Amino acid sequence: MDEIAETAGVAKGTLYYHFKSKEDIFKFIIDEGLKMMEEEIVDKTKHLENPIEKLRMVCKVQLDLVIKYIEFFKTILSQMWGDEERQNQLREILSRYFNLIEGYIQEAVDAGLIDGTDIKVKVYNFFGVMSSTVVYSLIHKDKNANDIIDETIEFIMRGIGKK
Amino acid sequence: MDEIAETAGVAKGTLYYHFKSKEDIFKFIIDEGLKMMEEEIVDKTKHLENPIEKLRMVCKVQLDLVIKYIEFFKTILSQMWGDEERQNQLREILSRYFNLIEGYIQEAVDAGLIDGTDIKVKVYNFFGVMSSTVVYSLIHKDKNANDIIDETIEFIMRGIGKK
Amino acid sequence: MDEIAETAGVAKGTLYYHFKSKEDIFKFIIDEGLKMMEEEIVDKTKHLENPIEKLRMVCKVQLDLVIKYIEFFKTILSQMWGDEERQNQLREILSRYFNLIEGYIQEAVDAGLIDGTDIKVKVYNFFGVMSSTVVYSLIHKDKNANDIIDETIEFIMRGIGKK
Amino acid sequence: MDEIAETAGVAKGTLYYHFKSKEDIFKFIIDEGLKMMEEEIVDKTKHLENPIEKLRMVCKVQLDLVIKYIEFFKTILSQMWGDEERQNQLREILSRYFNLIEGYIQEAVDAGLIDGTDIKVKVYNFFGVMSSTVVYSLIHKDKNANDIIDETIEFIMRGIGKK
DNA sequence: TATGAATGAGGCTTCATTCAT
DNA sequence: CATGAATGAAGCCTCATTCAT
Repeated sequence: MDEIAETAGVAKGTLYYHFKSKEDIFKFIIDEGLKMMEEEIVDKTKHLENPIEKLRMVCKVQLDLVIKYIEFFKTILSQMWGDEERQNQLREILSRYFNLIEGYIQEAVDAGLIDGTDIKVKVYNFFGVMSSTVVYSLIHKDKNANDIIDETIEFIMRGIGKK
Repeated sequence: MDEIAETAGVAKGTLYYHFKSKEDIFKFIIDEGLKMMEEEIVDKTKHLENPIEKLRMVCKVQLDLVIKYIEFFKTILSQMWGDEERQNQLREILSRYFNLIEGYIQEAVDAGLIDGTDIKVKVYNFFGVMSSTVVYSLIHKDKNANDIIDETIEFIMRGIGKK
Repeated sequence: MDEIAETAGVAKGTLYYHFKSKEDIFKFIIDEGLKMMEEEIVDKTKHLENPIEKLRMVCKVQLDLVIKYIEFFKTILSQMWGDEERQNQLREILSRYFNLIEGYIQEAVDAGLIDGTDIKVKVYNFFGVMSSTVVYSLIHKDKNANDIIDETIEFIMRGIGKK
Repeated sequence: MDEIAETAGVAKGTLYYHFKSKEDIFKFIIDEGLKMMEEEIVDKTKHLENPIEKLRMVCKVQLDLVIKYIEFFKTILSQMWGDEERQNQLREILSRYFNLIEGYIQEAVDAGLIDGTDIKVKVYNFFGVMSSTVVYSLIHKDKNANDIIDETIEFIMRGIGKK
């Protein structure tokens, strides 16, 4: 809280005036962050017709966001795995995001463009591959993570089962 | 440390007789755990000839291990993302594992069975998909994570670029 | 820290709000204490002209301070001898004090009133004799340490080499 | 105790076979150390007749010992000032040493060679000056403490009040 | 609305001592 | 006589939270 207060340029007590607790701040940030990401994805794909092109754009936008807001993703990825209240809430918020992605995949399935088995599993796999770019940039701090975006998009598109 | 000591059934001081610090315990567990996993992977694939079959077996064994030792993986996945010494060390240990996987992919590439571009990226993608099963079982606590293993293996095999 | 907090009548955490660490508290006290002592010495001697009289007054004031703040001196004397950071810092602070004393001796030397060899050594010897009053009062807890001040002053004045 | 055991080349438990406690070891070392020093002083002065020469030799031997066994003296000097049992015992042992020194001074007083007032105080002052060489060598780690022995001897002899 | 001093539970570590072998 | 694993009290420090102003 000291650090947050200093970064925000307010006194620590002020934080407790606006938020109930540290958890509350956490939830607010995750919520807003994910909302923005979803809007960006929707916005950048709505002009496209072809479901495959849409899916590819989803990957592209999402991976660009990961690279751009990598600290945000590190936070999410470090907090996803536990069983505390905050962590359960985080996964609930993420579920909303998973539904968004599922919609794009479903669209392509309905158009007969990709294989329709286990769509839900594909969503998780998609999320996993996307996260792997964070691992990459953490281990290869000297390299530019942008360089692996295209290859990662292809991995996802192939994996998802484009016919 | 209180918790570890109680679980281990010894006094807190005893832990410090055997380990230098909490970090030391952490490193020991990660190190040993990963070593066992690597051995299992090597052991279960050595009787196979076909690189693709080998790769598929790597996926199978690895995913079975993830489901079996899911708490271990949650720990790894929660500790991978920070910049503390312990977390840097964890990533270093993981790099050893990544090299193992890379070897299997390289073998298949050398045999002309999969596309050879950006092998290293594929390793990270592989790791990401594998991790996604942990997310799945965290969100769908009622479902059996074994059910998604086969589909996840196929996602990886397709993603990796089998010709 | 428990003891300090209780003596100060605040919670332990409060100490850490005002000081960075226990060492920090230690340094603050030594620093302030020595500063006050130096001011007292300067103040009580500034009206004197004769360098010998000044030196004798320095001895007098200093020894009175030792008796008055004997717990403070016990702390200094117990912490002077080691090689930990805190102890090195203490000696650095003490060096400032040694310079002050050296100035008074130098003045007397310049006036041709005392022998000028090895002034720096004399400063340490001065400090040593001064400290010996603490030893005395520790061993003779029944006696009044004030009784030995005059004789100790003479020991120092003779030792310093008054002509 | 770990450190002592390792330095001694025995197991920690072994120390407790030979000594009752850490305090016990401390007392043993101080006791033996001081005994040896006293023997050395007696031994090196017994061939001298002149009490002043004897006293000067006492200073010389003592200061040489201080430089030679400076770690031993640092220990004594760091432990002299408190009120724990161990520290009270240390001062009792030191008193024996003070009596030895007092004897030499008394001898010179009886011979009419030095002023006879407050002999006991002079013993403490002597001890203080002697200790100051430890301070010197702690602050001037680059310099050779032997260089200040002669000047320090003279300080003591003058201070003691040689006629 | 905002502040920042104060709090105290909880966390990691050290270390003299014990005891079964 | 010797060992070394085990102990637990005590020590320093962090940090989310509270509250009087």
